[in-house]
Amino acid sequence: MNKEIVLKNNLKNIRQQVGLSQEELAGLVSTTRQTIIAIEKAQFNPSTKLALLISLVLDKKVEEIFYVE
Amino acid sequence: MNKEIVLKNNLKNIRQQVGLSQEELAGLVSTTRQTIIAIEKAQFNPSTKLALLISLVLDKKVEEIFYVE
DNA sequence: ATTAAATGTCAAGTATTTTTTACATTTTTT
DNA sequence: AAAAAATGTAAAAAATACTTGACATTTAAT
Repeated sequence: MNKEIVLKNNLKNIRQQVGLSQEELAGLVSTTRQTIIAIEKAQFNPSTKLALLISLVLDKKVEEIFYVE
Repeated sequence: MNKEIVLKNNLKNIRQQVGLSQEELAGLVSTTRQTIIAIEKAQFNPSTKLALLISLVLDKKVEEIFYVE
């Protein structure tokens, strides 16, 4: 896939605004804390399913959390 | 990840409404026709980056194309 | 009816995400 | 200050996305 375009996100900010810990969020979307950390930290490109679940839990549009640059 | 929740999509319909072939869409998002076919056919869980690019090209929200059930 | 374009299938290999485990550091609570 | 909770780092294995190539079938165009 296009290597020049990088996926970024505002997950850390939004998660904290909502008042969830990484572990709580991980639990709510049935993934691990590691995966949440990887998304927040690294320029990591999670699956669409995971992005959708996160957006549902945080009550945001996918585009409000994830964007390409 | 949660195996009970499956990612589905309306890509085939939306792509045809917009009037793009699989190959054209693939080119526009810098992927291969195989990947487009896999998304349309199989219950395939593409990356968030790819989902976002597709949604940009088709001028739809990610949620209009992809959803979980 | 023939040709061309679009779609579908298969398989193998590569790249990346996700899980699991374990420990270190920082921040918050008491 | 001590304990508890939250966050960070690392690394290996497992699972899955993505690529490449080649061919079959269906649909649209001439």
